[in-house]
Amino acid sequence: MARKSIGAQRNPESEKAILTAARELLAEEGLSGFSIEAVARRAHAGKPTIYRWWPDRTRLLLAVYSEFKEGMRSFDTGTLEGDVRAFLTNLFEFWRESPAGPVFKSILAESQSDPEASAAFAEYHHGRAARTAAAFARRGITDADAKLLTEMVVNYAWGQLLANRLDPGDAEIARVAGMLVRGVGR
Amino acid sequence: MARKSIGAQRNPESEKAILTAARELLAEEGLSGFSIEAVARRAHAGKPTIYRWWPDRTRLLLAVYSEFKEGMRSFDTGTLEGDVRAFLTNLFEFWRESPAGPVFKSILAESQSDPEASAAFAEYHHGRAARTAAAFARRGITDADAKLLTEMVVNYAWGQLLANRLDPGDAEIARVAGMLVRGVGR
Amino acid sequence: MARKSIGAQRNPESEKAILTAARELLAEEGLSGFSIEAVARRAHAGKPTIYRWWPDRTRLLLAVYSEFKEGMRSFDTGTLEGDVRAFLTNLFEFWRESPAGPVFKSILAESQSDPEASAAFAEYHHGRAARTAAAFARRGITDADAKLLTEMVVNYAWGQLLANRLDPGDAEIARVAGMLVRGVGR
Amino acid sequence: MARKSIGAQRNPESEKAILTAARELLAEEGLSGFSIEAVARRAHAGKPTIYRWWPDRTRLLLAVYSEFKEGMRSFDTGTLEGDVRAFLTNLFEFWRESPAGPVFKSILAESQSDPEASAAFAEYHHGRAARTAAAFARRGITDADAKLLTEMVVNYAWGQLLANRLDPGDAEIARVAGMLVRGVGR
DNA sequence: ATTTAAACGAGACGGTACGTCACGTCTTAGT
DNA sequence: ACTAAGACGTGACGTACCGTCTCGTTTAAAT
Repeated sequence: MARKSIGAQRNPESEKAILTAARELLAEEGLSGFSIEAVARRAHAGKPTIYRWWPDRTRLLLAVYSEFKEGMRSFDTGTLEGDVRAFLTNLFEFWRESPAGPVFKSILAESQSDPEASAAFAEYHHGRAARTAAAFARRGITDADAKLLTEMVVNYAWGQLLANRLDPGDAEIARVAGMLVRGVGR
Repeated sequence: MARKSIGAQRNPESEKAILTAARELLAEEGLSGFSIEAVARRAHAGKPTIYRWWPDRTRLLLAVYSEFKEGMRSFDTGTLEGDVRAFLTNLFEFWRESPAGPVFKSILAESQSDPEASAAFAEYHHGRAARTAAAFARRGITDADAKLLTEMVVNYAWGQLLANRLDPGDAEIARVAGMLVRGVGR
Repeated sequence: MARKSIGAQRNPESEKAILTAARELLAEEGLSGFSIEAVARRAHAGKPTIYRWWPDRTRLLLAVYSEFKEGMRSFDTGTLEGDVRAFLTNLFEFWRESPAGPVFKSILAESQSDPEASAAFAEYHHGRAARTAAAFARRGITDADAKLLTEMVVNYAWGQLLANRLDPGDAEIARVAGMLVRGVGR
Repeated sequence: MARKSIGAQRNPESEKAILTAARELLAEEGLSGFSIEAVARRAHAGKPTIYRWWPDRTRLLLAVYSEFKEGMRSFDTGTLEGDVRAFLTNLFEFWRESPAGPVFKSILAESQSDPEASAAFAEYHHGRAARTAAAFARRGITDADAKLLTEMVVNYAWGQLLANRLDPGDAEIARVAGMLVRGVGR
């Protein structure tokens, strides 16, 4: 039995079914199995319903990723170095143990051919980075230093993600955190 | 005028024309403008000629990518921080001013859906990183520090590439280099 | 300007444009100029639209052919010989002066490689022959004789079509009709 | 072991291998399985060897077809009706029990797109018809009647071939022969 | 006896068409 | 207004053959 309209308003069941189908497709078949047609088929949704809410394939990808947003634990270890370590540990664990890793990589790949995806991704990235930088700034470094530190930490994490090295070990993380925090001054 | 067969053997002119067309397309229009059809049109080649030698779009991409292997200048400024700055400056310039940047990004994107592309990319990346680390090690840091430094520098550069920020300015580069070198000790 | 979808239903304009383009191509360039690509180009239609409704080139050919089903005038001259003459005269004129001749020949050619085309053609042929036989039977011959007469008349006509002799002249037609009618008895 | 050149002259083994491969392909797979590539593969011949001796696919088809020229038995039953029956019986048997039927149909199909095939076919057809008419004329009918009779007989046979009804039965053949002979006078 | 000439197999070449897939847009019919 | 459904034009995918071309080999005929 098909889902029907519930009147002049967005049907949350449809949204949920679409996002679920999208997430499962990415997890099961990777980026190449992820197409609007396939999502529509699996979610028993009409293509226009998808396009109405997500302007293109990339935005749907971003939406799937955002669902994981809240999957990450926050951190407050008391020291800057501890925070950096916690951030990295959490992030790698998150990428390893949820479908978030593949999804994130897919977004990155998509961004290379789609300027809008690139912009959307940049915007999302910017927001997250700002929050991370704010967290680091609590430890008494300048905003500029916090931003730079964030950039280095995040770029390091991306590099590991893209190279499929999501389990660097605590020692490696500690070395990286130590190096960056030392570099940022004091 | 038209390229013809030179017998029962691969015609190097065709190969060259196809690789050139592929490289130019990537540089001019990015990954989304890169299709076998478009390459065939620009190279004045038949599609079967391309498929005869490169089994699919990804492999042609990898072939283009291999052509850039030795495109970067070396550096020797006398100090570690100077070397890091030179490395970054050279790399950003190389990415900005040759078709290498777009091609690299395309490979990276493609790697996310194609395991073979991923492996080829990882191998290439590993080799380049080793050479860079060796250059940094000349400045009197341990090999482990040189490797870590390289990783951070390279990941920073990749992050900028992926974010389309290939012209960070000397000041930014100096800040990054300073921070990383300070972090590495001394 | 361009034809668009009219919803989840077949667009009759597209169907018409495709059939028209197909018919014209056959008339202008013959069977060798008739390809799905060429039809799509001329009809300003997408290939998938054609394949959605006609599973292959042969079936599109058959569809064009069916359009001529009712193109022939009937006849009632009062005598059997007159009817045979009228049938042949009409048929040759129809084949000469409409695109039906080339289309019919194309179907026939296609039937030699495609069993489905062959079956469809046989069915069509059978129906037409039955109606022609019924017309002849009005002149007081047995049904068996009417069928045989029809078969001979039609095969003669096909032979002339295949041999590109569509204008045999009234005298030749009279000779053929006379011979066949005499043969059928009385 | 491959066939080699035997010097600056046509290698009859190659010619034979090519014609055999072509005939077998037509018999086994019909016109749609008949391609220069397939013939070359089966005959272990190079494509240029084929194109050297037969300018195109159609001419190779015609060459295969000519091989059957003399495959038919002659007839002399003593009566005109007997001769017509014998002609038809022989012809249907020939078409049924040799690869000639499929080959003839293929030629016919090809003739619809290739004017040269059409001309060659017409010429062959004309010659055979003349000989058949001469045989009929021995029974004391005028040349004009013999030609007309031949035309009707042959067109009937072609009709049966094209409709895949190559085994009409003796009774049907007798009816046809009787009708035509009666029509021709006497 | 050596050279020349042409046929041979092989297979690459630039093309055209095939039939399939997904894109993003559009309209319908129903809730 | 929003839904599922599905048609539309576009254009790339990877494959099959087309007819042409050149390669390197082989061998008979002409020197």
